[in-house]
Amino acid sequence: MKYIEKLRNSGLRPTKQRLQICEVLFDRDKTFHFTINELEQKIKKQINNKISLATVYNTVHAFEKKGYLKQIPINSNQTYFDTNVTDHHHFYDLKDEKLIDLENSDVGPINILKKIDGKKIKSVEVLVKLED
Amino acid sequence: MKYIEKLRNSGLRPTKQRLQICEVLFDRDKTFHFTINELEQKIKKQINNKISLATVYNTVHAFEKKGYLKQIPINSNQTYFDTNVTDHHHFYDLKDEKLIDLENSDVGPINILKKIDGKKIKSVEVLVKLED
DNA sequence: ATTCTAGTTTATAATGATTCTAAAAAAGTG
DNA sequence: CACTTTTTTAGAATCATTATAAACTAGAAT
Ligand SMILES: [Mn+2]
Ligand SMILES: [Mn+2]
Ligand SMILES: [Zn+2]
Ligand SMILES: [Zn+2]
Repeated sequence: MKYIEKLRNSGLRPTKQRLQICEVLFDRDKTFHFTINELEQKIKKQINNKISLATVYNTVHAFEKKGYLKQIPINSNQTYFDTNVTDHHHFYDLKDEKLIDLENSDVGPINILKKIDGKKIKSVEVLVKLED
Repeated sequence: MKYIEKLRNSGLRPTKQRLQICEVLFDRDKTFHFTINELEQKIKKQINNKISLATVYNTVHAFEKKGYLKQIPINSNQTYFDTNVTDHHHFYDLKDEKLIDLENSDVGPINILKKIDGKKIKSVEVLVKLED
């Protein structure tokens, strides 16, 4: 299995549950955005094995901490995650409540002119809200 | 009272509670960012009158709908609001969990090159995360 | 293989921000 | 005042997320 090494290298034991979640998250052509509930549904459909909700939460947070997922800053009643961990931005369709990737080339360079003493920039993210 | 007209013009009855919340929110030199709980505390300190939490929620949402407040897209367990309703951006200090305004002039023009059929851009917001 | 230990999974409970409910109070109108 | 509509309120309900603590498992040691 190709994810065993990845997990071991991160100090995470390659358990059956984690490997199955890896498959659901990373064995695909395109990256995607998801909430925990959407992921739970996807797991149910794709895997012949029940994974408890607590484990889904634990795993997503562990993967986020290791940099395999990122959280998208958005106001929603549920937290959105992204399997695309490159620097990029988002459209947020207010009606459909769906996220769409905006690559850096779709936005152009963003230069932050203001500086805050003793702090450094960790990330710069653009959220473009869409309406009809 | 200077907020009576403002409320009437929005189709909101100028109740004692709403006027008091207006004072707390808008009778100041600088705009600010807040969560509902922070606002509740501020109200307690500033006003000699209890306002129920439900009313604080109702009022904040009513003001948001009327464009007197805006919600800041950020991942936190509590929703952040802003009394600065002009187009602007934010630093988010991850350690202090505090927001700092970034004026448009601090960021420069942002040109979104990608278009989505049938959708138009409602807002473009930049979130710059800060670490030590 | 057997034992040991730290790490993991799990069902379930707890938490807490937000929303809902429905009755009482207040605002606006004539 | 009498009447209607809106608003406030305490408390309950909701629901995403986190905590708990017991059972299980992976990896390592014996
Ligand atoms: Mn989280
Ligand atoms: Mn809201
Ligand atoms: Zn994305
Ligand atoms: Zn602001």
